[in-house]
Amino acid sequence: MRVMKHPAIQEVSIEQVFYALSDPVRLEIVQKLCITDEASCSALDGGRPKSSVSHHFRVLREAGLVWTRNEGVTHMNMLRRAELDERFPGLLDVVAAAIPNGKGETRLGC
Amino acid sequence: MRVMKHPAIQEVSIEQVFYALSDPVRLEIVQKLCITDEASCSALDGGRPKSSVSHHFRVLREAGLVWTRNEGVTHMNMLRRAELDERFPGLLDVVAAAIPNGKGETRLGC
DNA sequence: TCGTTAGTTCGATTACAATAGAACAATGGC
DNA sequence: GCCATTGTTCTATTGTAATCGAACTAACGA
Repeated sequence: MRVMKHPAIQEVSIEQVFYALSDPVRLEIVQKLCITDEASCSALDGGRPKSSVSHHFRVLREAGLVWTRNEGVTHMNMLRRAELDERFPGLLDVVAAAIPNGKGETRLGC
Repeated sequence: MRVMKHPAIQEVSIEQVFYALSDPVRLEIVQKLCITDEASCSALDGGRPKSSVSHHFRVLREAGLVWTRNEGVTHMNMLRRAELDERFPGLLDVVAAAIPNGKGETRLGC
């Protein structure tokens, strides 16, 4: 639990990112992080089992989308926004614009 | 072979689109279509078996990414660019910007 | 009408991914 | 030190998707 693997943003492929975002659970997590900026795993689990949620966070981390840091016993997650905006400009805007039923149309929301 | 199913663009979900783009073969096809505007299936098969390529085109069609029309015995494929730009603004720009080793950085390339 | 071409559909195989329970690990509080 | 909390890792199951050969279909030309 000590060290968390986070790939360098240049090592991340766009296929990987698309794949990570193609799962409804993970897309929901990312979209929530677009709004909340930072959140614990349990705050984003949507009532799902811990092991499933942990799996999805791993995929998101390995795709370079999410950064996780230890804060005591909880893990705080945030989007790697600046890096992603530089590596894949506009991508997070697309994700944010697709947030259902919220103010998704505001490009600056993410 | 007569009628081709193409979903209305509003019925397409962003998850579906991300999923379609997460496969290397399909991403390559879409990126080629970003440049060539229109092409037959065989021109984009990359030497793969016909059945595999046909499968991938079906996924792309059902995700709303590609429009296929019959032209004699061949099928011509093109991106549904205008519709996609309206439904998911910026998405095709991200895809085009990720074109390897070409002039991918030009936002207007797609 | 017969063959050719281009692509689809079918069927089987194989590989990978989602799910979730159980055991484990790390931190913090008592 | 002991226990609760939070999340990870392990393992198994299940479902879904990629691949490809083979049969099929539609359009075209000789």
